[in-house]
Amino acid sequence: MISTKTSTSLTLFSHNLEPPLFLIENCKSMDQLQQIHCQTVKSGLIRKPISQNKLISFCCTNESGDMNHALQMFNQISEPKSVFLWNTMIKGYSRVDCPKHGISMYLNMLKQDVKPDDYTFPFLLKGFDRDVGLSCGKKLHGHAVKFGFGSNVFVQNALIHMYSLCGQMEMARAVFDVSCKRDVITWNVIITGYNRMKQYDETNKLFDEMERNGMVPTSVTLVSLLSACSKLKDLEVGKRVHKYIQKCKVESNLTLENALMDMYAACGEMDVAVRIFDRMKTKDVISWTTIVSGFVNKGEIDLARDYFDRMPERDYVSWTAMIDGYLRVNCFKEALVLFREMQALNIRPDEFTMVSILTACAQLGALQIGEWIKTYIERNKVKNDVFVGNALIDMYFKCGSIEKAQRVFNGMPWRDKFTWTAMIFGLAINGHGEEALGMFSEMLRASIKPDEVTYIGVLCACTHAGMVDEGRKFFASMTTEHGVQPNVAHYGCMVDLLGRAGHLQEACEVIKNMPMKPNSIVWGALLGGCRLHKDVEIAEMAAKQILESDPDNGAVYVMLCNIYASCKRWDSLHDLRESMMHRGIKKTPGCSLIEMNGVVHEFVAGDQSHPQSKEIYLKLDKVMRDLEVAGYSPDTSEVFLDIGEEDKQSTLCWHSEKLALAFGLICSRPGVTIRIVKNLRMCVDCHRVAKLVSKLYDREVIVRDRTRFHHFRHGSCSCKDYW
DNA sequence: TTAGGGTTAG
Repeated sequence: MISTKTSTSLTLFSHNLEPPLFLIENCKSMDQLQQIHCQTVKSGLIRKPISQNKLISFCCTNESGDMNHALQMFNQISEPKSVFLWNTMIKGYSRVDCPKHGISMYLNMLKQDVKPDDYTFPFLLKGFDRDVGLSCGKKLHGHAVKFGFGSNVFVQNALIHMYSLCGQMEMARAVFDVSCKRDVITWNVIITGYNRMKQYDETNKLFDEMERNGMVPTSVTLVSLLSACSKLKDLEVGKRVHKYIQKCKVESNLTLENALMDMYAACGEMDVAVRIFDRMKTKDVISWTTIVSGFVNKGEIDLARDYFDRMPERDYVSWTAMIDGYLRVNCFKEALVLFREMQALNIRPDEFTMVSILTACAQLGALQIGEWIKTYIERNKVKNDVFVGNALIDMYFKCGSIEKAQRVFNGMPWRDKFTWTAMIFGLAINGHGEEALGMFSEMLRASIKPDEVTYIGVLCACTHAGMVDEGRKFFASMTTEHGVQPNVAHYGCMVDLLGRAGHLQEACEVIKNMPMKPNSIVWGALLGGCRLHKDVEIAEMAAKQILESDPDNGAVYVMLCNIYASCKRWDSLHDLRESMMHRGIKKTPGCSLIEMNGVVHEFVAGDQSHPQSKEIYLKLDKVMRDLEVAGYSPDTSEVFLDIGEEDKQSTLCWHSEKLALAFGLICSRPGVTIRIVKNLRMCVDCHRVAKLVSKLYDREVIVRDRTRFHHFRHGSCSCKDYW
């Protein structure tokens, strides 16, 4: 019989807990917990295991819990501790992402002769990844079996999860295959494992198998499946999942709606995605970001920005998605502006953001900002993974900083084929062809399989170093030795290689025999060879081929004009100029970028818009006079305007790279390297001027033009005047 | 006396 008194206390203090312990049920913070702790000490309740459990559980599982406090209380318990208490501590360490502490707890527990139970292993294995160590995971797997929990479904699920987090899908699958008491979570765990490893086909296969086994999927299964459809852009299966949800076989929730929307967005079906978005009762930051990145993927930057601006809250993923959007449409300066805004709002960027910003820096040649990002990553302990490493290498090379790129490469603990390809390509365009090929050999020795992009780098290295024989050999061996079929870009490289080296007939043969239709890049490469070797006939043929499919291609007209001018074919030049005027074809304006104190300055030919314009022109005038004293005379061979010699010379003076160069000389201290990025090929006169500047003012000048780098030092250029 | 596993956006 329960007395009246007892039943009153039951209503007052639910669960029959004594007053201080009851308070824990509603405890909100560590401050409150400590007060309750004091009361239990005063009242002597602390000696009861239930009090110890309640207090420690709060510290281990509550959002505001504190593991240090938990450990303090745990250590104060002198009598033998229950497995429950040990499990709670292990769980707490998993919650705060310290699985290593959890392992030490477990080892101490064994030392004190406490046996693990079926709860111990799931808590222990949670959050295990490659960093914690696969070998440790395997040992714990052994323990679980030894203690008799090898066929417990919770333990098995935890093991599958652990192996998949360690990237060991074969091990995960082995556990899955022998599991006899699979439940839907088992299926979900293995499916998400394959998703994590980007093996989306397996995801689909497993889903079919799951249905055949009569297992009813949960919303989590469908989210994973939709995620796979999104990555595979498999609209068909995606729509099937949508129908399945609509038939109410599964109750929808926010995550599922987000995943569905993402699937449609990834498949380019933004109408459907937006319709779902508009009908959603509650939206979170992921819903909004999904729409933003959906428009980003379609290149609809204005719509993406519109949604981005309307977001009620944004996190680092949203900002990165928008920054990425600007990269997609080649608006690199806008990407940097957005990054600065993000910084001003104190939103912490992650490694994805860093890769995006480094890409923008690479494109703009913004070395100072790039360096700043590198320091930021180091200081703020941003995850420095292989993607960040690759982006840093690319940024350094595209800024002409070879040694620093090599230093990043040497310091990388893990390299993938993109790392090697970035090295090969970077060394090649910076004029270190032989080192690039050395890298390629090293890559093969490291058993990394080259792909088609790697071979573009290899052929490019041969081209820039004028290594024709090697190029021919690599081109032949890419199929025979590594099974990489040459595509049109590889043929373009070969034509470029042969053309530059003056083997124009052989280049024509290559084009004649290629298995696919040559595109404008292939013909353009031939045209470039003709410019270098002054071959008017082949040039006219190549130009004709490009203009047939692209009659308004200004670059082709300009190139042909250059060739006529350098061959002194004035009549042909005159006719071509007429035809250009008639068709309204204009030369792409030359544009040069130079970064100064973290700001990217842009100059076009004849630019007077810069705030320091007056000073720049005065400086340029002074430089040209200095150079003349040193023996410079303008090279007007590439100026094809129908004007007098003097006017031709002043036209040359306004070239954007000269303006950038003058600006660089004004704004940087003596001895500092000047780096310029130019959108077109550097002209012969600017090349001559840069060489002399490097000698006369003892300055290293690095110019990246449309296809390669020019490192000017002591009066000569790394391209050996061959570009 | 109490506890367990799986999911979405760049």
